[in-house]
Amino acid sequence: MGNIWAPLAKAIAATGTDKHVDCLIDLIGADIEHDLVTVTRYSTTQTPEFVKHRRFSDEMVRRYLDNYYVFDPFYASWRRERRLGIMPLKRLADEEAKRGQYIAGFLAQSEICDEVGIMLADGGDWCLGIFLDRSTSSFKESEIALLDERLPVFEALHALDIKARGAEFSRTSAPTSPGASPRQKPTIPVSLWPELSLRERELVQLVLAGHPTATIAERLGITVGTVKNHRRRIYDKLDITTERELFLQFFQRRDPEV
Amino acid sequence: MGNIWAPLAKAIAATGTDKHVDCLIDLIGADIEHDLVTVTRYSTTQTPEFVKHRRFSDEMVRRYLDNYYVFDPFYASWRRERRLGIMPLKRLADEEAKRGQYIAGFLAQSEICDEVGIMLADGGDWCLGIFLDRSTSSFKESEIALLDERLPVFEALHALDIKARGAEFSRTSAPTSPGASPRQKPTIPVSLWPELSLRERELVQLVLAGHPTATIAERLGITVGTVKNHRRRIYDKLDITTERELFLQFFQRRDPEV
DNA sequence: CGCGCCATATGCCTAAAGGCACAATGACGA
DNA sequence: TCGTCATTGTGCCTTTAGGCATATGGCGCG
Repeated sequence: MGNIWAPLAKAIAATGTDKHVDCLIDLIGADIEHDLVTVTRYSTTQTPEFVKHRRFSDEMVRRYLDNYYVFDPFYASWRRERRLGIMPLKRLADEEAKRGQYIAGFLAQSEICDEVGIMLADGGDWCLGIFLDRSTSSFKESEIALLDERLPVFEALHALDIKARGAEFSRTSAPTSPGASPRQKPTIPVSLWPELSLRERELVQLVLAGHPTATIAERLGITVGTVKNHRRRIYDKLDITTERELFLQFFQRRDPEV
Repeated sequence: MGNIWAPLAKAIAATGTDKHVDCLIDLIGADIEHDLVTVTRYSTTQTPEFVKHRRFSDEMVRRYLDNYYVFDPFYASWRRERRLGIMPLKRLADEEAKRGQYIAGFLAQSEICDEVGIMLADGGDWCLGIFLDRSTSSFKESEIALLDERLPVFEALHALDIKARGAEFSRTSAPTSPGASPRQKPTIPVSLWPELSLRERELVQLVLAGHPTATIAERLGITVGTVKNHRRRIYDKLDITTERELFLQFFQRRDPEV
C-alpha cells in the first residue's frame, strides 16, 4: 500500500469545491491500477448524466447517452435496488441478455474488459457512480476488498461535499434532461407561510434552493410567464416585492436570530 | 497498522459537529498507544484554554490553568514561533529551566513521562494542541514519523471544521477568561469567508440584509458601478455568479442543515 | 522598482426580474 | 348558477443585476 495520506488530505480539503470529484477519483484510484475512469449520475426516474471522464472518448460518451445506457447493468441495478457501495461488474446478477449487450457492445468498443463501480448517495433518488475501468486485465478480489474497506471514507467525503454545497448545487449535476420532472413534495411547511397554496409552496422551495425562473419553469413543466405570475402572487401574499425579501423572510421565520 | 478507515470516515463525517474534536482524537490516537489525552488551545496573546481531556484529572486541569501553563514548553513554543505540526516534548529546545519545571512539577504529578503535541491552526492567532501522553514509556521515532505522515489529513479535517462552523462558532472555544477585553466582532465573520477583504465583507453584510445595489452604494458612499465591481469580485472569490447563491452559501455555512 | 491586491470609477451591453394587464379553464362551495 | 380561487398562459415595458473591459491611485512586499 502506497502513501494514501497526501491524496486523502487533498480530498478532505477539496470537499465543497470544484475539485471534489477529481480528488475523490484520485483517492479512489490511488492504490488500484486502472486505465480509464468514468463518472456518471443515476436517478431512478431519469436518464443518466455523464459527469466526467479520464482517458475515455467523448464519442463513447455520446454513444452511451444515446443508446447504451439502456443496457448499463449498473444503471439497471440502481433503478431496481438503489444499492450503494462497491460494485464489481462481474458481481452484477443482472439480466444476462442486457449485460451481454453492455459488454459486447459498449465496453468492447470502449476497450474496457472489466469495471468496478463505486456508488455513492448523491441526494434525492440520485447516486454518483465513479467507475474504474481496466483494458487488459480484470480487477482482483483483493483490490475489491481494499475498496470495500475504504468505502466509508469515500461516502463520508461525498456526504460532506453534498452538505457543504447543497444537492441543488452539486458540481456533479448536469443539465436536466428533457421531460417533465417528477413531482416532489414540498419541504416548505404549511406553517411557515400558511397563506400559500401547494403550488406556490413548491415554487418557493425551488426559489429558496437557488433556482432562477427559467430553471423553475423547466422543473415544474410550465412557462417562464407562469412562474412570474406565481412569483407575483406569492410576493403579494407575503407583502414583499423581491426575491431577496423572500430569502430574508425565510431567514427570520426559520431562524429568528438573524 | 490497524484499520484506520472506520475512524477516518467518522472523523470526516464529524467535521462541523460537536463530535469533531473527539473523532479527531480517535483518529490521531488510532495507531499510537497512549494513556492520556489533553486538548488545549493556545493564543500568542492570551492564556491557554483547556478544551477537553481523556483520563486526566480535573484537579490537574485546574493546577495547569492556575499555575503550570507558565512553564508549558508547548505554549512557550507557540507564543515564540507559532510553529504547527507534530511536536514531541523531547524535541522542544526550550529553556531548560522552564522545561525542567514542567516535567518535574506538572507532568510528574500527572503521572506523564512523555508527551507529543499535534498543533493545528485554529483561526486568528490560536492553535489547537492535541496531546497524546504516556505514563510509563516514551514515544518512539517510528510513532512520531507515523504522525508526521498523517499530519496533512489532521490539518485538512480541522480546517474543514473551522470552515464549516466559523471560528466564532468553534466548539473548541471556551468562555473568554476573566479580564479579557471583548473584541468587536463583525457580523460577517472572517472565517465564514476568509478570502474576502474587509470592504467586501461590509458589502456582503448589506447584501445579506436585503439591500439592493443602489441602497448599498448610498450606504457606503460609493457609486453603483463600484458596488457592481465589488459584487463581481466577491462572486469570483466565492466561485458563484449570482446573489442568490450568496444567500445559499450563507445558509449552508451558517446552518448546514438547510 | 515592479507586481499584486484593494478600492474606486466609467462605459456599454445582455440577461433576468419585476410590474402590469388581460385571458382561459377547472374546482369548489354557497 | 355564480363567485372565488388556483393554475396556466400571453404580451409589453421598465428596472436591476450581471458580464466585460478599462482606468487610476495607494499600499505592501520582494
